[in-house]
Amino acid sequence: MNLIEKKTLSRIQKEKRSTIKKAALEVFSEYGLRGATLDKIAVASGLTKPNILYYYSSKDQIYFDVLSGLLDEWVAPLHNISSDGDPIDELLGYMKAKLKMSKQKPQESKLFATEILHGAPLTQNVLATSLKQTLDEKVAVIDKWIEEKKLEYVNGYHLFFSIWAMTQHYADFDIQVKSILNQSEEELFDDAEEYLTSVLLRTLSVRAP
Amino acid sequence: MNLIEKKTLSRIQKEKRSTIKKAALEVFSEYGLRGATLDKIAVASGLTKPNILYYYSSKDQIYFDVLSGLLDEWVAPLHNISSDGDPIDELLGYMKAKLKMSKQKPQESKLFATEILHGAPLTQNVLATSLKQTLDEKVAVIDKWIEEKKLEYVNGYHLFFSIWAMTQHYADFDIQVKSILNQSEEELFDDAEEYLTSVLLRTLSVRAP
DNA sequence: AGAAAAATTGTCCAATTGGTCAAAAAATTC
DNA sequence: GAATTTTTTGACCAATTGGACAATTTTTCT
Repeated sequence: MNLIEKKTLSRIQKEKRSTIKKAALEVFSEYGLRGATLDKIAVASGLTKPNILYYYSSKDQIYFDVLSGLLDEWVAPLHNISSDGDPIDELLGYMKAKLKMSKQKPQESKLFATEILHGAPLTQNVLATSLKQTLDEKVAVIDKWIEEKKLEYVNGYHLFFSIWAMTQHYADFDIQVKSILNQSEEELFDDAEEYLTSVLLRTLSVRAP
Repeated sequence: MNLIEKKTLSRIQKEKRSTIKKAALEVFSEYGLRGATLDKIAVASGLTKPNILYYYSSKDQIYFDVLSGLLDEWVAPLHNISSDGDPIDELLGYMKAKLKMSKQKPQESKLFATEILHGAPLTQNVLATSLKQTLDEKVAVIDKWIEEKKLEYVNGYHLFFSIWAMTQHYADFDIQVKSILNQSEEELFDDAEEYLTSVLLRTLSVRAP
Protein backbone atom coordinates (compact mmCIF):
# COMPACT_ATOMS: atom_id res chain seq x y z
CA MET A 1 0.00 0.00 0.00
CA ASN A 2 1.42 3.28 -1.06
CA LEU A 3 1.07 5.70 1.81
CA ILE A 4 1.48 8.68 -0.41
CA GLU A 5 -1.65 7.97 -2.38
CA LYS A 6 -3.82 7.00 0.52
CA LYS A 7 -6.34 9.62 1.45
CA THR A 8 -7.15 8.88 5.07
CA LEU A 9 -4.23 8.35 7.39
CA SER A 10 -4.58 6.24 10.50
CA ARG A 11 -3.80 7.56 13.95
CA ILE A 12 -0.40 5.89 13.97
CA GLN A 13 0.40 7.21 10.55
CA LYS A 14 -0.44 10.75 11.55
CA GLU A 15 1.54 10.52 14.74
CA LYS A 16 4.62 8.98 13.22
CA ARG A 17 4.66 11.31 10.27
CA SER A 18 4.39 14.21 12.63
CA THR A 19 7.20 12.81 14.77
CA ILE A 20 9.37 12.37 11.72
CA LYS A 21 8.65 15.84 10.41
CA LYS A 22 9.48 17.41 13.72
CA ALA A 23 12.78 15.57 13.95
CA ALA A 24 13.53 16.25 10.32
CA LEU A 25 12.99 19.97 10.82
CA GLU A 26 15.61 19.96 13.56
CA VAL A 27 18.12 18.08 11.48
CA PHE A 28 17.48 19.80 8.16
CA SER A 29 17.58 23.27 9.66
CA GLU A 30 20.90 22.54 11.31
CA TYR A 31 22.62 20.66 8.48
CA GLY A 32 20.73 21.47 5.29
CA LEU A 33 19.32 18.90 2.88
CA ARG A 34 22.61 17.35 1.88
CA GLY A 35 24.21 17.54 5.31
CA ALA A 36 21.27 15.87 7.00
CA THR A 37 21.31 12.08 7.15
CA LEU A 38 18.55 9.58 7.67
CA ASP A 39 20.51 8.27 10.63
CA LYS A 40 20.43 11.67 12.28
CA ILE A 41 16.71 11.97 11.66
CA ALA A 42 16.26 8.45 13.00
CA VAL A 43 18.08 9.29 16.22
CA ALA A 44 16.27 12.61 16.59
CA SER A 45 12.89 10.97 16.11
CA GLY A 46 13.55 7.83 18.14
CA LEU A 47 12.61 5.65 15.19
CA THR A 48 14.70 3.25 13.15
CA LYS A 49 15.85 4.14 9.70
CA PRO A 50 13.77 1.53 7.86
CA ASN A 51 10.77 2.61 9.88
CA ILE A 52 11.20 6.16 8.66
CA LEU A 53 11.44 4.88 5.12
CA TYR A 54 8.18 3.06 5.69
CA TYR A 55 6.44 6.39 6.10
CA TYR A 56 8.44 8.33 3.55
CA SER A 57 9.79 6.85 0.37
CA SER A 58 13.01 8.83 0.50
CA LYS A 59 14.96 11.51 2.31
CA ASP A 60 14.00 13.98 -0.38
CA GLN A 61 10.33 13.20 0.25
CA ILE A 62 10.70 14.09 3.90
CA TYR A 63 12.45 17.31 3.01
CA PHE A 64 9.78 18.15 0.48
CA ASP A 65 6.98 17.48 2.96
CA VAL A 66 8.59 19.52 5.73
CA LEU A 67 9.25 22.41 3.40
CA SER A 68 5.78 22.33 1.87
CA GLY A 69 4.15 22.57 5.26
CA LEU A 70 6.41 25.47 5.99
CA LEU A 71 5.76 27.53 2.90
CA ASP A 72 2.12 28.26 3.64
CA GLU A 73 2.90 29.10 7.23
CA TRP A 74 5.67 31.39 6.10
CA VAL A 75 3.57 33.36 3.67
CA ALA A 76 0.47 33.43 5.90
CA PRO A 77 1.11 36.74 7.69
CA LEU A 78 1.00 38.50 4.33
CA HIS A 79 -2.67 37.63 4.00
CA ASN A 80 -3.45 39.50 7.19
CA ILE A 81 -2.55 42.81 5.62
CA SER A 82 -5.89 44.43 5.04
CA SER A 83 -6.39 47.24 2.56
CA ASP A 84 -9.12 48.60 4.84
CA GLY A 85 -6.85 49.17 7.79
CA ASP A 86 -4.50 52.03 8.51
CA PRO A 87 -1.43 51.56 6.31
CA ILE A 88 1.09 52.11 9.04
CA ASP A 89 -0.75 49.90 11.52
CA GLU A 90 -1.04 47.14 8.94
CA LEU A 91 2.61 47.24 7.94
CA LEU A 92 3.88 47.58 11.50
CA GLY A 93 1.69 44.63 12.42
CA TYR A 94 3.13 42.61 9.59
CA MET A 95 6.67 43.39 10.65
CA LYS A 96 5.89 42.42 14.24
CA ALA A 97 4.28 39.16 13.14
CA LYS A 98 7.37 38.32 11.11
CA LEU A 99 9.68 39.23 13.97
CA LYS A 100 7.66 37.04 16.30
CA MET A 101 8.07 34.15 13.92
CA SER A 102 11.82 34.68 13.91
CA LYS A 103 11.81 34.50 17.67
CA GLN A 104 9.52 31.53 18.01
CA LYS A 105 10.37 29.52 14.93
CA PRO A 106 14.06 30.01 14.19
CA GLN A 107 14.44 26.49 12.84
CA GLU A 108 11.76 27.06 10.25
CA SER A 109 13.33 30.35 9.27
CA LYS A 110 16.75 28.76 8.89
CA LEU A 111 15.44 25.87 6.85
CA PHE A 112 13.69 28.24 4.52
CA ALA A 113 16.77 30.44 4.27
CA THR A 114 19.00 27.48 3.47
CA GLU A 115 16.63 26.35 0.78
CA ILE A 116 16.59 29.74 -0.95
CA LEU A 117 20.31 30.23 -0.45
CA HIS A 118 21.09 27.01 -2.24
CA GLY A 119 18.98 27.81 -5.25
CA ALA A 120 15.52 26.82 -4.01
CA PRO A 121 15.60 23.53 -5.91
CA LEU A 122 12.25 22.45 -4.53
CA THR A 123 10.48 25.74 -4.05
CA GLN A 124 11.40 27.86 -7.03
CA ASN A 125 8.04 27.03 -8.54
CA VAL A 126 6.12 28.19 -5.51
CA LEU A 127 8.20 31.33 -5.23
CA ALA A 128 7.59 32.31 -8.82
CA THR A 129 3.86 31.62 -8.73
CA SER A 130 2.11 31.54 -5.37
CA LEU A 131 4.40 33.85 -3.44
CA LYS A 132 4.79 36.27 -6.32
CA GLN A 133 1.04 36.45 -6.77
CA THR A 134 0.37 37.15 -3.10
CA LEU A 135 3.10 39.73 -2.97
CA ASP A 136 1.89 41.43 -6.14
CA GLU A 137 -1.52 41.81 -4.52
CA LYS A 138 -0.09 43.35 -1.38
CA VAL A 139 2.16 45.69 -3.33
CA ALA A 140 -0.96 46.76 -5.22
CA VAL A 141 -2.57 47.57 -1.86
CA ILE A 142 0.44 49.69 -0.96
CA ASP A 143 0.31 51.47 -4.29
CA LYS A 144 -3.37 52.15 -3.74
CA TRP A 145 -2.64 53.62 -0.31
CA ILE A 146 -0.02 55.84 -1.87
CA GLU A 147 -2.40 56.98 -4.56
CA GLU A 148 -5.00 57.78 -1.91
CA LYS A 149 -2.39 59.83 -0.08
CA LYS A 150 -2.70 57.61 2.96
CA LEU A 151 0.98 56.70 2.66
CA GLU A 152 4.11 58.43 1.47
CA TYR A 153 5.66 56.97 -1.65
CA VAL A 154 7.66 53.81 -1.08
CA ASN A 155 8.78 50.96 -3.34
CA GLY A 156 6.47 48.18 -2.19
CA TYR A 157 8.55 45.25 -3.33
CA HIS A 158 11.71 46.49 -1.72
CA LEU A 159 9.77 47.40 1.39
CA PHE A 160 8.72 43.78 1.78
CA PHE A 161 12.21 42.54 0.96
CA SER A 162 13.64 44.72 3.68
CA ILE A 163 11.05 43.62 6.23
CA TRP A 164 11.82 40.00 5.44
CA ALA A 165 15.55 40.62 5.59
CA MET A 166 15.56 42.57 8.82
CA THR A 167 13.21 40.31 10.75
CA GLN A 168 14.55 36.97 9.55
CA HIS A 169 18.08 38.14 10.24
CA TYR A 170 17.43 37.68 13.95
CA ALA A 171 16.59 34.00 13.39
CA ASP A 172 18.94 33.07 10.57
CA PHE A 173 22.00 34.86 11.90
CA ASP A 174 21.23 34.50 15.58
CA ILE A 175 24.70 33.10 16.22
CA GLN A 176 26.27 36.25 14.90
CA VAL A 177 23.86 38.55 16.68
CA LYS A 178 24.29 36.74 19.96
CA SER A 179 28.07 36.68 19.71
CA ILE A 180 28.00 40.47 19.44
CA LEU A 181 25.27 41.30 21.92
CA ASN A 182 25.43 39.62 25.29
CA GLN A 183 21.75 39.89 26.03
CA SER A 184 18.96 37.55 26.90
CA GLU A 185 16.72 36.58 24.04
CA GLU A 186 13.95 38.64 25.59
CA GLU A 187 15.99 41.83 25.70
CA LEU A 188 17.35 41.22 22.23
CA PHE A 189 13.97 40.85 20.59
CA ASP A 190 12.52 43.74 22.58
CA ASP A 191 15.32 45.97 21.34
CA ALA A 192 14.92 44.62 17.83
CA GLU A 193 11.22 45.36 17.83
CA GLU A 194 11.80 48.87 19.12
CA TYR A 195 14.46 49.50 16.49
CA LEU A 196 12.48 48.01 13.61
CA THR A 197 9.37 49.89 14.65
CA SER A 198 11.36 53.09 14.58
CA VAL A 199 12.86 52.34 11.16
CA LEU A 200 9.52 51.43 9.69
CA LEU A 201 7.71 54.39 11.21
CA ARG A 202 10.27 56.80 9.86
CA THR A 203 10.37 55.11 6.48
CA LEU A 204 6.63 55.11 6.02
CA SER A 205 5.41 58.32 7.51
CA VAL A 206 7.90 60.98 6.65
CA ARG A 207 8.86 62.60 3.42
CA ALA A 208 12.52 62.15 2.66
CA PRO A 209 14.51 65.29 3.37
CA MET B 1 57.47 18.35 2.87
CA ASN B 2 54.50 19.79 4.63
CA LEU B 3 53.12 22.60 2.52
CA ILE B 4 51.25 24.09 5.41
CA GLU B 5 54.39 24.84 7.36
CA LYS B 6 56.44 26.10 4.48
CA LYS B 7 56.85 29.84 4.47
CA THR B 8 57.63 30.69 0.87
CA LEU B 9 55.36 29.17 -1.71
CA SER B 10 56.58 28.49 -5.22
CA ARG B 11 54.89 29.95 -8.27
CA ILE B 12 53.10 26.68 -8.97
CA GLN B 13 51.96 26.40 -5.39
CA LYS B 14 50.51 29.89 -5.40
CA GLU B 15 48.76 29.35 -8.70
CA LYS B 16 47.28 25.98 -7.83
CA ARG B 17 46.13 27.05 -4.41
CA SER B 18 44.46 30.05 -5.95
CA THR B 19 42.81 27.87 -8.58
CA ILE B 20 41.58 25.51 -5.91
CA LYS B 21 40.24 28.29 -3.74
CA LYS B 22 38.36 29.85 -6.61
CA ALA B 23 36.76 26.54 -7.54
CA ALA B 24 36.05 25.74 -3.91
CA LEU B 25 34.28 29.05 -3.42
CA GLU B 26 31.94 28.18 -6.28
CA VAL B 27 31.19 24.75 -4.93
CA PHE B 28 30.99 25.63 -1.24
CA SER B 29 28.75 28.64 -1.85
CA GLU B 30 26.35 26.51 -3.85
CA TYR B 31 26.31 23.38 -1.71
CA GLY B 32 27.64 24.32 1.71
CA LEU B 33 30.48 22.57 3.50
CA ARG B 34 28.80 19.21 3.82
CA GLY B 35 27.11 19.25 0.44
CA ALA B 36 30.31 20.11 -1.39
CA THR B 37 32.46 17.18 -2.48
CA LEU B 38 36.11 16.99 -3.40
CA ASP B 39 35.06 15.55 -6.72
CA LYS B 40 32.99 18.64 -7.47
CA ILE B 41 35.87 20.90 -6.51
CA ALA B 42 38.17 18.76 -8.64
CA VAL B 43 35.95 19.14 -11.69
CA ALA B 44 35.44 22.85 -11.10
CA SER B 45 39.16 23.45 -10.76
CA GLY B 46 40.29 21.14 -13.56
CA LEU B 47 42.58 19.27 -11.18
CA THR B 48 42.47 15.69 -9.98
CA LYS B 49 41.29 14.88 -6.50
CA PRO B 50 44.65 13.62 -5.22
CA ASN B 51 46.29 16.69 -6.66
CA ILE B 52 43.98 18.90 -4.65
CA LEU B 53 44.84 16.90 -1.56
CA TYR B 54 48.49 17.51 -2.33
CA TYR B 55 47.92 21.22 -1.75
CA TYR B 56 45.39 20.93 1.03
CA SER B 57 45.43 18.23 3.64
CA SER B 58 41.65 17.89 3.76
CA LYS B 59 38.37 19.29 2.52
CA ASP B 60 37.95 21.09 5.81
CA GLN B 61 41.29 22.79 5.30
CA ILE B 62 40.16 24.16 1.95
CA TYR B 63 36.94 25.41 3.49
CA PHE B 64 38.82 27.01 6.34
CA ASP B 65 41.26 28.72 4.00
CA VAL B 66 38.53 30.05 1.71
CA LEU B 67 36.49 31.30 4.62
CA SER B 68 39.45 32.90 6.36
CA GLY B 69 40.34 34.89 3.27
CA LEU B 70 36.74 35.97 3.12
CA LEU B 71 36.30 37.16 6.66
CA ASP B 72 38.72 40.07 6.44
CA GLU B 73 37.29 41.16 3.13
CA TRP B 74 33.81 40.98 4.56
CA VAL B 75 34.52 43.14 7.57
CA ALA B 76 36.78 45.58 5.68
CA PRO B 77 34.16 48.20 4.73
CA LEU B 78 33.47 48.76 8.42
CA HIS B 79 36.97 50.18 8.82
CA ASN B 80 36.23 52.87 6.27
CA ILE B 81 33.67 54.50 8.53
CA SER B 82 35.45 57.58 9.76
CA SER B 83 34.39 59.41 12.89
CA ASP B 84 35.60 62.62 11.25
CA GLY B 85 33.18 62.44 8.37
CA ASP B 86 29.55 63.44 8.20
CA PRO B 87 27.54 60.73 9.96
CA ILE B 88 24.98 60.33 7.23
CA ASP B 89 27.56 60.33 4.45
CA GLU B 90 29.62 57.76 6.29
CA LEU B 91 26.72 55.41 6.96
CA LEU B 92 25.21 55.81 3.50
CA GLY B 93 28.64 55.10 2.06
CA TYR B 94 28.91 51.99 4.18
CA MET B 95 25.53 50.75 3.05
CA LYS B 96 26.43 51.36 -0.58
CA ALA B 97 29.73 49.54 -0.19
CA LYS B 98 27.92 46.54 1.29
CA LEU B 99 25.29 46.59 -1.43
CA LYS B 100 28.01 46.69 -4.06
CA MET B 101 29.59 43.64 -2.50
CA SER B 102 26.26 41.82 -2.68
CA LYS B 103 26.06 42.63 -6.36
CA GLN B 104 29.64 41.78 -7.23
CA LYS B 105 30.40 38.97 -4.82
CA PRO B 106 27.21 36.98 -4.28
CA GLN B 107 29.09 33.72 -3.87
CA GLU B 108 31.13 35.10 -1.02
CA SER B 109 28.00 36.45 0.62
CA LYS B 110 26.24 33.12 0.31
CA LEU B 111 29.16 31.17 1.67
CA PHE B 112 29.35 33.44 4.66
CA ALA B 113 25.61 33.25 5.18
CA THR B 114 25.63 29.47 5.03
CA GLU B 115 28.42 29.34 7.56
CA ILE B 116 26.58 31.53 10.06
CA LEU B 117 23.28 29.85 9.40
CA HIS B 118 24.70 26.46 10.27
CA GLY B 119 26.18 27.59 13.55
CA ALA B 120 29.42 29.17 12.37
CA PRO B 121 31.47 26.12 13.39
CA LEU B 122 34.68 27.61 12.06
CA THR B 123 34.12 31.31 12.55
CA GLN B 124 32.37 31.65 15.87
CA ASN B 125 35.69 32.62 17.40
CA VAL B 126 36.29 35.40 14.92
CA LEU B 127 32.74 36.65 15.27
CA ALA B 128 32.95 36.86 19.03
CA THR B 129 36.34 38.57 19.08
CA SER B 130 37.51 40.38 15.98
CA LEU B 131 34.12 41.28 14.48
CA LYS B 132 32.65 42.18 17.83
CA GLN B 133 35.59 44.43 18.63
CA THR B 134 35.40 46.25 15.31
CA LEU B 135 31.67 46.67 15.59
CA ASP B 136 31.91 47.89 19.18
CA GLU B 137 34.28 50.59 17.98
CA LYS B 138 31.97 51.70 15.21
CA VAL B 139 28.94 51.71 17.48
CA ALA B 140 30.98 53.89 19.83
CA VAL B 141 31.50 56.29 16.94
CA ILE B 142 27.76 56.38 16.34
CA ASP B 143 27.09 56.99 20.01
CA LYS B 144 29.61 59.84 19.93
CA TRP B 145 27.86 61.36 16.93
CA ILE B 146 24.58 61.14 18.77
CA GLU B 147 26.05 62.77 21.85
CA GLU B 148 27.45 65.57 19.71
CA LYS B 149 23.98 66.04 18.23
CA LYS B 150 25.28 65.26 14.77
CA LEU B 151 22.89 62.35 14.55
CA GLU B 152 19.45 61.51 15.86
CA TYR B 153 19.33 58.70 18.39
CA VAL B 154 19.55 55.25 16.88
CA ASN B 155 20.51 51.85 18.26
CA GLY B 156 23.92 51.38 16.66
CA TYR B 157 24.07 47.60 16.87
CA HIS B 158 20.67 47.08 15.35
CA LEU B 159 21.43 49.71 12.73
CA PHE B 160 24.37 47.63 11.55
CA PHE B 161 22.38 44.41 11.75
CA SER B 162 19.71 45.92 9.54
CA ILE B 163 22.24 47.25 7.02
CA TRP B 164 23.81 43.81 6.83
CA ALA B 165 20.45 42.12 6.52
CA MET B 166 19.02 44.43 3.88
CA THR B 167 22.09 44.54 1.66
CA GLN B 168 23.08 40.89 1.89
CA HIS B 169 19.50 39.89 1.22
CA TYR B 170 19.99 40.83 -2.43
CA ALA B 171 22.87 38.37 -2.73
CA ASP B 172 21.77 35.56 -0.42
CA PHE B 173 18.14 35.47 -1.51
CA ASP B 174 18.68 36.54 -5.10
CA ILE B 175 16.67 33.59 -6.34
CA GLN B 176 13.65 34.75 -4.41
CA VAL B 177 14.10 38.39 -5.37
CA LYS B 178 14.53 37.56 -9.03
CA SER B 179 11.55 35.21 -9.13
CA ILE B 180 9.39 38.08 -7.90
CA LEU B 181 10.89 40.96 -9.87
CA ASN B 182 11.47 40.39 -13.54
CA GLN B 183 14.20 42.96 -13.89
CA SER B 184 17.74 43.02 -15.10
CA GLU B 185 20.36 42.91 -12.39
CA GLU B 186 21.24 46.51 -13.16
CA GLU B 187 17.71 47.77 -12.63
CA LEU B 188 17.27 45.65 -9.55
CA PHE B 189 20.33 46.95 -7.78
CA ASP B 190 19.62 50.50 -8.87
CA ASP B 191 16.16 50.28 -7.34
CA ALA B 192 17.57 48.60 -4.26
CA GLU B 193 20.10 51.36 -3.77
CA GLU B 194 17.47 54.02 -4.18
CA TYR B 195 15.18 52.29 -1.70
CA LEU B 196 17.87 51.60 0.87
CA THR B 197 19.17 55.14 0.58
CA SER B 198 15.70 56.40 1.28
CA VAL B 199 15.22 54.10 4.28
CA LEU B 200 18.55 55.00 5.75
CA LEU B 201 18.14 58.72 5.17
CA ARG B 202 14.77 58.73 6.86
CA THR B 203 15.98 56.52 9.68
CA LEU B 204 19.01 58.61 10.43
CA SER B 205 17.96 62.18 9.89
CA VAL B 206 14.46 62.53 11.18
CA ARG B 207 13.03 62.44 14.63
CA ALA B 208 10.41 59.76 14.97
CA PRO B 209 6.88 61.19 14.86
C1' DA C 1 -9.83 -15.60 19.18
C1' DG C 2 -8.14 -15.73 14.67
C1' DA C 3 -7.23 -13.76 10.24
C1' DA C 4 -5.68 -9.91 7.82
C1' DA C 5 -3.44 -5.73 7.58
C1' DA C 6 -0.18 -2.53 9.24
C1' DA C 7 4.00 -1.44 11.53
C1' DT C 8 8.71 -2.46 12.91
C1' DT C 9 13.31 -4.05 12.57
C1' DG C 10 17.85 -6.60 11.58
C1' DT C 11 20.49 -7.40 7.87
C1' DC C 12 22.24 -6.37 3.80
C1' DC C 13 23.82 -3.80 -0.52
C1' DA C 14 25.53 -0.53 -3.89
C1' DA C 15 26.98 4.10 -4.51
C1' DT C 16 29.34 7.95 -2.86
C1' DT C 17 32.88 10.06 -0.42
C1' DG C 18 37.23 11.65 1.92
C1' DG C 19 41.50 10.31 1.84
C1' DT C 20 46.07 7.17 1.01
C1' DC C 21 50.00 5.68 -1.52
C1' DA C 22 53.32 4.28 -4.63
C1' DA C 23 54.81 5.18 -9.04
C1' DA C 24 55.33 8.25 -12.90
C1' DA C 25 56.05 12.78 -14.83
C1' DA C 26 57.67 17.35 -14.66
C1' DA C 27 60.34 20.99 -12.85
C1' DT C 28 64.34 22.62 -10.50
C1' DT C 29 69.04 22.57 -9.05
C1' DC C 30 73.76 21.69 -9.46
C1' DG D 1 72.49 16.74 -18.43
C1' DA D 2 72.31 14.14 -14.37
C1' DA D 3 70.54 14.25 -9.74
C1' DT D 4 67.12 15.82 -6.81
C1' DT D 5 62.97 17.73 -5.59
C1' DT D 6 58.32 18.83 -6.64
C1' DT D 7 54.11 17.81 -8.87
C1' DT D 8 50.71 14.74 -10.79
C1' DT D 9 47.96 10.72 -11.17
C1' DG D 10 45.78 5.95 -11.29
C1' DA D 11 44.47 2.61 -8.33
C1' DC D 12 42.83 1.65 -4.15
C1' DC D 13 40.53 1.64 0.64
C1' DA D 14 37.51 2.28 4.62
C1' DA D 15 33.62 4.78 6.24
C1' DT D 16 29.29 6.68 5.46
C1' DT D 17 25.02 6.86 3.34
C1' DG D 18 20.39 6.11 1.13
C1' DG D 19 17.72 2.60 0.57
C1' DA D 20 15.82 -2.58 -0.19
C1' DC D 21 13.78 -6.56 1.76
C1' DA D 22 12.28 -10.47 4.16
C1' DA D 23 10.99 -11.74 8.58
C1' DT D 24 8.83 -10.54 12.82
C1' DT D 25 5.77 -8.08 15.80
C1' DT D 26 1.83 -5.36 16.67
C1' DT D 27 -2.61 -3.57 15.62
C1' DT D 28 -7.07 -3.82 13.58
C1' DC D 29 -11.15 -5.99 12.06
C1' DT D 30 -14.66 -9.49 12.12
